[in-house]
Amino acid sequence: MKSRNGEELEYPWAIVHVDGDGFFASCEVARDPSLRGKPVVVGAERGIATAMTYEAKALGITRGMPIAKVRRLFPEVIIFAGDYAWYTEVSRAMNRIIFRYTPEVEPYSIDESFADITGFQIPKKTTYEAMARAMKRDLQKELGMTFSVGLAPTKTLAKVASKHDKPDGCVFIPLPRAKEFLAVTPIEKVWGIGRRTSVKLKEEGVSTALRFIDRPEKWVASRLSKPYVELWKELRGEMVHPAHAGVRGKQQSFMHTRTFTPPTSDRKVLSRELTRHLESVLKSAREDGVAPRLLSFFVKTQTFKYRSTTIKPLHPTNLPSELLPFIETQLDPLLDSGGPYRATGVIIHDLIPESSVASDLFAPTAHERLAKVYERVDALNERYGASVVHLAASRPGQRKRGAAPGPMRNGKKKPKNHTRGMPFFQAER
DNA sequence: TCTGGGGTCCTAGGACCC
DNA sequence: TCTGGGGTCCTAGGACCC
Repeated sequence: MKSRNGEELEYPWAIVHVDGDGFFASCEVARDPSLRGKPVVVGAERGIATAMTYEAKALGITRGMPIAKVRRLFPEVIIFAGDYAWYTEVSRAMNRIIFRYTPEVEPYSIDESFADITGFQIPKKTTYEAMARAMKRDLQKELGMTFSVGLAPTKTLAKVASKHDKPDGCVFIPLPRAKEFLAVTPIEKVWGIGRRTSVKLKEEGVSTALRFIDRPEKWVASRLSKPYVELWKELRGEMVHPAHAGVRGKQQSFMHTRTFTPPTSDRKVLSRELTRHLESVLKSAREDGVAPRLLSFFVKTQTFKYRSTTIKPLHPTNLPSELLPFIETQLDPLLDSGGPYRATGVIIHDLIPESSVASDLFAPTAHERLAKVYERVDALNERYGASVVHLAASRPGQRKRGAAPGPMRNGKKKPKNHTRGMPFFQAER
């Protein structure tokens, strides 16, 4: 029972997944074509390799490898610090190209997008597979890098497709052929099945994606949570998650965190780090026009254990000086394990529009005055570069010129603490 | 894998209410 | 005071993603 053009049964929906190969490294090559064919690695700013060209991969460089090790073992490798503004530009260009084929473009991450081309083969007088091929060709020609493209009836299957022949692949999974592909897809390679769940599934004899979809729905539902049942359906070709175009909903949370070496138990260092994170995360909130109802922060021990706490201020606010006292008072209970600690972080969530905060019933004038102060601070920082002005509590105390900045320091001298009452701002330059 | 940074979504269980 | 049963809201934490 085949429909007239045959394609309806093969692709009840036609979802394309586009994935930039070694994206950050490829962006560097695209900007400087003389790098073509050479091993290029990005990640100098973090100290670990975050992206690499296939020439670098061929040498044996993997994601997460320390940059120092890369330098030592492979002196011929060209290493870059990530230029995320540039990568974002390339990413936008990528989506504009995809948008020529369908308005239903869903950017998933900086280097990946989904596109729903269902139905467009008719007005364009072509086939889905030809459209996917053309999309890939345009992307590569115009952006100067390769892409792995997958076409299938669901997002999850399209991910299987694009991964199947990386790099520079173009793989089609019409529904009748899904089982062939799933038979050779190890369960841990499936999008949404991580280390924990793949171990669990393997214990029950589910080692491939095919074995997974061959289990009854009830079997899955009784062992795993809702997202896995949805995954099961998507792998069977049933659309659960449409590729939705347009504006993604507002961000749900903002986080800022940093690891420092060596680990420390110095309360002053931890407090200063947290203050910086708080400022940075609230700056993002102000840029987005939101204020958090919840503030969490954590310290991470040497053994990667997290100690965290969540605070609910009386009223939501995105002004650092109003939240800083919470961190100061809640930090000590977190440190009872003694440390040392290798990282701290601040997360804000339950974000609400800033406009609904402005009418602060309790202290309208004080809050509004403070909000004005921060407006000026943000403007100054915008004009003169990142964080020229910030809370004094986040300054390294009495740092000597040339001394290791921030957390590297031992923090012998007391940083001045003027955080009680009104904030104390200080210019660094 | 001697392990970076920024996100999303879901669930279990307790508190509280009727 | 003891007894149920059911609903909602909130929070901590798990698992996963790029």
